[in-house]
Amino acid sequence: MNIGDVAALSGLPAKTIRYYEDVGLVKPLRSTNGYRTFRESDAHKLAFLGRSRALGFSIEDCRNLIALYEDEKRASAEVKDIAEQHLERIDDKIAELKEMRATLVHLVDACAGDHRPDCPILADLATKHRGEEQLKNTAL
Amino acid sequence: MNIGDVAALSGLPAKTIRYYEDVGLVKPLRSTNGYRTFRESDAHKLAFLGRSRALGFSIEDCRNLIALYEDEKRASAEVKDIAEQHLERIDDKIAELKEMRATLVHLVDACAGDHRPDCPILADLATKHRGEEQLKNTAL
DNA sequence: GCTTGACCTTCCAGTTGGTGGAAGCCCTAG
DNA sequence: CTAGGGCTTCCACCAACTGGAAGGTCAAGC
Repeated sequence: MNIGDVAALSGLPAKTIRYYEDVGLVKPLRSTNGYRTFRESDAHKLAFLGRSRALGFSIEDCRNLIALYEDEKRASAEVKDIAEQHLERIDDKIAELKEMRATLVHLVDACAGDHRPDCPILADLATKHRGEEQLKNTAL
Repeated sequence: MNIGDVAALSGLPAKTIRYYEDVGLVKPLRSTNGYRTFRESDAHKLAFLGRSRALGFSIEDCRNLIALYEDEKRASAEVKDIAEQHLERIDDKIAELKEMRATLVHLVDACAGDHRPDCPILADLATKHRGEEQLKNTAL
């Protein structure tokens, strides 16, 4: 299979697949004309990568997940560990975004949004909130 | 004021402040020894930037927000517009993360996390989910 | 008067995960 | 034999910094 074929199969852009080879996630063969040649196992791995990335795993996580996937003697605890750490990062990110959201909703609601210059949003941004602490204490 | 002083005042690292100068967000003066000299208004602007960035506004948004802030004849509608667009981006991001989270929680729950190699997480990642559509259809 | 250390300067490189584009082979169909 | 599409490499760029090296400046202490 050429790169276009695996791209179609995996749903990943050819550029991305080349990038994955660059960072060592796939190691396709080369045919005599210099073209990459992908085996079934490579196509499979790329699908795995696509799915893992869609779930937000980092490239490093993907590297580890693939290593575990290929290790018959893995302990599922190792996989679960990676997933749980990722879950924690996601939860942190969601919490952070919700904090921002709460503040923004509050400000947007307070702003008339008309032709006049008076704006509670700008007023808030211009206000000293000591350190960055105020954000951490914002109610969700 | 030297850069260290505004850094302490604004809570921003000196490196970040230099970067903000690079991208034209602040324009401190220079004293004869080459040191940046920040006026009160610069310190104020940096605090504004710190707060805006903490709320997740992009550098480009910040540029526009500061321009509006300094424009006495602004319409608050313009500010509100920027904030609402940002809010929308945040909502999209939260929705995306929640989708990932739901899938991950499901998978983590299903995984024994012991010494055995059997792992529903890997099994899922290795499964073909046609296109990338499956994720968009995942229940929140 | 000299050294030490804190502060300041610039510039270059790296981060994450790709994406865009240019220049140039390769291959097949008409 | 030429046109097209697919493939190759390499280089640059995105956001928003961050780290580090090499070196200038300044105030205090001995």
